[in-house]
Amino acid sequence: MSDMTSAADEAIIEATLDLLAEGSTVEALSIEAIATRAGVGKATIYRRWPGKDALLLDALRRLKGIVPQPTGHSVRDDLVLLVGAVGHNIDPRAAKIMPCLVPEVNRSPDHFQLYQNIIEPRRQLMREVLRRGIRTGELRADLDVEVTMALLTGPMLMQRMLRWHPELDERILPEKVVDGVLEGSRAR
Amino acid sequence: MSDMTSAADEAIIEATLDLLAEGSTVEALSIEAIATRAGVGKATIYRRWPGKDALLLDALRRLKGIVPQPTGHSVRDDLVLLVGAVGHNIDPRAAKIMPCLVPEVNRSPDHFQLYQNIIEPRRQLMREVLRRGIRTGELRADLDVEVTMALLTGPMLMQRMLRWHPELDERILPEKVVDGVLEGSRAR
DNA sequence: ACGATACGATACGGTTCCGTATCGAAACTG
DNA sequence: CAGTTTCGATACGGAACCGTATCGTATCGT
Repeated sequence: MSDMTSAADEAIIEATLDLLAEGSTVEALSIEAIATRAGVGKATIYRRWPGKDALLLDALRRLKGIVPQPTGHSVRDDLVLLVGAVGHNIDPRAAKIMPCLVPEVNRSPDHFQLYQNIIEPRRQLMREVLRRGIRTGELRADLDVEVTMALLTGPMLMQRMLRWHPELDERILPEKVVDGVLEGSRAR
Repeated sequence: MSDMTSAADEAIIEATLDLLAEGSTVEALSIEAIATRAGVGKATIYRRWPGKDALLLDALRRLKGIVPQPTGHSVRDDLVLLVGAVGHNIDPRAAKIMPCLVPEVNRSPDHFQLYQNIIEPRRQLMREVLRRGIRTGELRADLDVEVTMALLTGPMLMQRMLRWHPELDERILPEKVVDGVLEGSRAR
C-alpha cells in the first residue's frame, strides 16, 4: 500500500474546485459531473467520501491561503498588508468560489466552522496589530478594536467577494481603506 | 376582465418569498413546491411567467424597501440613518433571503441589474450627504466620496448579510461605524 | 509472474422536477 | 342564468441525479 495520497483523490478534489470556479453552485454540483470531469467512476468518489457535503468540505480546505506576516515596523503598513490579504487567496479559483459559498456558510454549521477556522488566524493577526498601535501610541487609546476590524475588512470583502463597487480600483483599495480609516473623514 | 391583479399572482409570489426565507436556495426552489405552497396548480404559474427566473425577479422586486429620508441637519446623523438602512428591509424575510442571492447576483446580469436598481438610489443619497458635508466644511475637502461610501456600507453589509462578527451589536453598529469613520483611528 | 486490489465504466431502480395536456369545478360576464 | 374563461388538481413523458452493484481491466505488492 502506498503512503501517498492516490492520484484519484487529487483529481476528484481538483475537478470539484474547477467546476465551482466555473460558476456551478454548490447544490447544482453533482457527483456525476465531478466524476466525469475527474475521469473517475462515481464509485471511486463514494469509496472516499460519504456524500457531496463531505467532499466539498475537504475540497474547500485546499483553498486556504497562506497567512501574511506583518513586518512590525509601521502599523499603517502592516494594516495595508493585512487588508490587502482579505478575501485574497493564492488559488485564483478562490475568488470565483467564495461568493458562491455565502449561502452555505449561513446555512450549514460545518461550513460556518470551516470558514471561521480559515479567517480567525487572520483576524487575530489584525487584532494584534491594532493593539500594538494602541500600545505604541500610533492609534487612539480608546479605539474599539472589533469595530475597527469591521471598518477595515468590510469594504475589502464587499469588493473582493461581491464585486459591487465597479468604480473602485482593487489594487490601491487597501491603501485607501487603511488611510481613510486612520485619518477619518471629519474636517479639522 | 378585472383590472386588479388576480389573487393567484399574489399567492404565488408570497409563496416564493416564504420558501426562500425558510432557507431554500434559489436553484433548489422548484415550481412544484411553489405551486403546492401557494395552493395553485403548476399551470397557473406557467400561465404568468415563462420560468423560474422571471418569477424570481418579480418576487424579489417586492422586497425593495423604502428609501430613508435624511433630515439635512447633521451630516453625522444623516449618515447614521443611511448606514442603519444598509441591508435593512421592511420585509423581515429579506434578511434571510438576501445572503442566498449573492451567487445569483454574481452570475446573472438580470439579478445584478435588479440589485443595482434597488441600491443605487440609496447610494446616491449617501453620496449627496457626503458632498453636502464637504461643502459645509463638516468633512475634509479632499475626501474620496466613493471610498468613504465603501467604508460606511462595507461593515454593515458584512454584518447583515454574512453575520460575520458575532461580537458586534447590530443595533448600535451604525453609530459606531459612522463615528469610527468620521473620527479616524490615528491618535492625535 | 501472479494474486489481490482498486479502478473506470456502465447499468439499475428510485426520486425529483420539468413543462405540457387534460378535465371537471368554480368564478366571472353580460 | 347560460356561456365563457380561469382555476386547481392530476397525469404524463422526459431529463437529471442519487447511491449501489457489477464487470472486465490495469495497477501494485511480493
